[in-house]
Amino acid sequence: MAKATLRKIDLFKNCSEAFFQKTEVQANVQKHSKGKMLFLHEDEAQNFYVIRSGWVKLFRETLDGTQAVVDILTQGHIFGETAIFQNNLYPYSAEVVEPSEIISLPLSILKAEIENNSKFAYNMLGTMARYRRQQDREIEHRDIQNAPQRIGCFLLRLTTQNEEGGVVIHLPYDKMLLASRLGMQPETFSRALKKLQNETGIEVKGATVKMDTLDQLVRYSCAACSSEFPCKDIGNAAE
Amino acid sequence: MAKATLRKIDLFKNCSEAFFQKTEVQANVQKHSKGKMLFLHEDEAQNFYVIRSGWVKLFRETLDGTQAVVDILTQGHIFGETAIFQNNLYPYSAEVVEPSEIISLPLSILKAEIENNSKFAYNMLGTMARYRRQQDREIEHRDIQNAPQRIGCFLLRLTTQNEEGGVVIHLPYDKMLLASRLGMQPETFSRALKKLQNETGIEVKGATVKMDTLDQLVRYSCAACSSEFPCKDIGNAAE
DNA sequence: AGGGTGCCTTGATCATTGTCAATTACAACA
DNA sequence: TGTTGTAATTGACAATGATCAAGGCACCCT
Repeated sequence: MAKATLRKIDLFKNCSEAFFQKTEVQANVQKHSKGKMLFLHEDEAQNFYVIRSGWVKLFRETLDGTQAVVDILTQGHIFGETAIFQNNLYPYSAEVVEPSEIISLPLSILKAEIENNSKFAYNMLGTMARYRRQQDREIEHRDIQNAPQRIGCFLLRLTTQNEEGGVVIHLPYDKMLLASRLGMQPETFSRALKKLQNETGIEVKGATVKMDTLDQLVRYSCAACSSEFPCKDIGNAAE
Repeated sequence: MAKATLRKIDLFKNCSEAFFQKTEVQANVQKHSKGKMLFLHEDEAQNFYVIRSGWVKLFRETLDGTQAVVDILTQGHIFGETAIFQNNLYPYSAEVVEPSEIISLPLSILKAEIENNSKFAYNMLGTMARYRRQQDREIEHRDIQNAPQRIGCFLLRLTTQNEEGGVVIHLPYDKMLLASRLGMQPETFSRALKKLQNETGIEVKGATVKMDTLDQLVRYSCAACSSEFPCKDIGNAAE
C-alpha cells in the first residue's frame, strides 16, 4: 500500500527493489485529522514523511509564539528528510492542516538508499534544486509583489496549466492559513482578495474562485515577477 | 592553484583524485572587478563557479528592471551548479560586486563526480539542505523581523562567533547592496541603521561597526527569530 | 431550533516602509 | 587639488500592511 504510493512519486523512480521492500515492511500509513502535530522543531528525528493525501504545514516559531510558515505541502511531497543532514533534528515543526494520509518511514532507509544508489541521490539533488528555486521565488515575491499580486500568483499556480474556457479554482485550505502561507495577516488577505476581484474581474465566493480566462490575472500578478507565465519552475512532486 | 583552493572547501572533501585532476586541467581562474557579469538568468550553462575571494551577487529581474537579490556569496561558496538540474539554464544572473577571484569549471566534471562518487553526492545534498534552511530563515526574517532587527541579525552573522571584548565589524560591501540583500530600500536601510544605533548603542562609522558586547544586539534582533543565538545553522561554506 | 465556536470580514487607526527630491559625503582620477 | 560621479543621508509625504475592535456567517453540536 505504501509501496504503490511511493512508486508513483517521481523522486523515487530510480529506487532499488531493496528500498521498496524495506518501505513495505517499515512504512506506517496513518490517517490524521486537522491539527495533528507530527513532530516539533528540534525534535530528535527518526522518520521522514510522505504525503499520500491532504495538506501539511511546516513552520517555526519564536519564543513569544509568533509563527512563520516555512511551507505547506500536499500529496507526493516529502518532508522531514533533511534532518539527515541536520544532526538528526527536525528543522521545523509539522502539523496536519487538512485531513491527510501520511506515510512515515525510517530515515535510515532513505540514508541507505542515498549512499548505495547514486541515481536516487541524483534525483534527490534535483528535487532539492527545484525546491531551492521555489524558495528563491518566494523571497522574490515577498520583495516585489504586493498582497493582491501574491494572491493572484498563488491562484495561478493552483491551476493545472492547460485549462481552457472557464477556470474554477478551489482554495485548498483555510484562508487564515493561506494568509500566513503568503506572509500576510488574515485581514490583509481578506482585503487584498477583494481588491484582486475588483482589478481582475475574478469571482470569489467562499473558497471557490471563478474566472473566464487567466489573462487578466496573469497581467496583474506576473508583471511583478521575474518568471514568464506559465512559470515552468514550480516545485511539483510529480516532476 | 585551483586545486589547492578546492581542496580547502568542505563540500569537496571526499572528491576523487580523478575529479581534482580534471579540475587542475580545466579550471579557469580569473580576477574580476566590480560590475563584471558572469552569466545571465536563463543563459545556457556550461560552467559552475567557485569563489576564491571577493563577493558575488546572484539576482533575478522582472521585465521592468526591478531586481530581486537571491543571495550574495563569498569565498568558498559555489554557484551556478544547480543548472545541472534545470535543463542547463542558469536560474539567476551572477555579478561580481567586489574585486574577486573566481574559478570556473565545466558542469560536466561536477555531474560526473555526483554520479560516480556517492560520498560527494551525499556532501552535496548536505550543502543543499543547509542552504535550504538558510533560505527558510531568510523568509522567516522578512516576515517577523523589522528593518533594524534584520540589520542587527545580519551584523551578528558577520561576527566570527567567539569574539570577546570589543567587537569590530566591517561591512563587506556597499550599503545599497546590503539594503537589497536584506530586502529593503537604501533609504530605509540608512534610517534603520541609525535606529539600531540608538536602540543598541552600537557605533557606526562608514562601513565600520563597533560595539563592546554582542548582548544588546542579540537581545534586540534575536527576539524576533525562531533560532537561538548563536545561530548554528549558518550556511557556511567551511562546514 | 438554539447556542457555540471559530473563521472571515469590515471599519478605524497606527506603524512601517517606500517614494521622490534635495543635499551632503566620499572616492577615483586627471 | 579640483572635478566628477556615485553612494549615502535626510526630509516630506504617500502607500501599504498591521493592529485593534466589532460584527456577521457558517458549521457543528447536542
